[in-house]
Amino acid sequence: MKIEELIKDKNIKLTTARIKLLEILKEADRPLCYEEIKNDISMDKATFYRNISKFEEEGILNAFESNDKKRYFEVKLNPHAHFVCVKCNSVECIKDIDITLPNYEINNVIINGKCPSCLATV
Amino acid sequence: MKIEELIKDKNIKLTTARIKLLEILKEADRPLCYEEIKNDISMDKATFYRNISKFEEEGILNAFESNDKKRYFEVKLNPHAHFVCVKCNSVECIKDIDITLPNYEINNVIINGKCPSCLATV
DNA sequence: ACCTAAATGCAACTTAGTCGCATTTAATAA
DNA sequence: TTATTAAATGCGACTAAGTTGCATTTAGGT
Repeated sequence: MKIEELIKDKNIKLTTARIKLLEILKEADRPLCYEEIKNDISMDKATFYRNISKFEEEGILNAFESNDKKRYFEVKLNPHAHFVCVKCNSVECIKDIDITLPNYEINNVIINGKCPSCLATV
Repeated sequence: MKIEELIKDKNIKLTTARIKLLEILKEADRPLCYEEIKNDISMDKATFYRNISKFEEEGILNAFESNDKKRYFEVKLNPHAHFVCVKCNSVECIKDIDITLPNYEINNVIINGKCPSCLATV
């Protein structure tokens, strides 16, 4: 899947900043927050957030808050749930959960709780 | 269920500020954020957040972020999932969803997507 | 009534995220 | 290839959430 295809048919211009941002998010194996991305991009903070909003509007990515009060972003390629540990704040992708809600459109499922390793070390 | 029982056996002092805060959260039929609570309390912002953190540590309440970048708080009485609409940012309690994850402890489930009324008005 | 650790208020601070505006750039038409 | 223009960007100023240090107050036990 190439970056161009993510953008295709969307009402969006393919700028170098956007390509870079989508590349970083696509390569990552987990959701990333601004803090984790900012050193790898040269675009301004305002541009970053404006692009994130644009991508959300266009349905290219999902965003959600972790327990560390930071917003995490992930390209919508293979939809899956996320587990956020309230103790160590780790974010984990959970593939094998299936939720349906009649009359609702589900974008993303976030499960808060304690991860196995935090449960083990009490 | 009285406020005193929520606090009982926790390592917490029963101050007037805490009673007021727990009363407000207990009476609400949905999670509330600081903005929605601040006018009804006289305690300082710092005290508010310190108490919220304390309650979270003691397992008295759940906190999660909505799509409006604000943190929402709810007393843990009858655990249930929450639906957050990415379009109108409404937060809704969802009772009839049951999720289990072996080896994980689940505190709260947040489902992001579009609610029926936003889906209807396209 | 006294004591002490915990809780509070205040003020200063950090950082995520937003907004207005001037400048630049991608995409389209000539 | 160049000209055009709306969209995108950078910059700076701003808002608001949430945090921290410290002096003062208060809950709860003796």
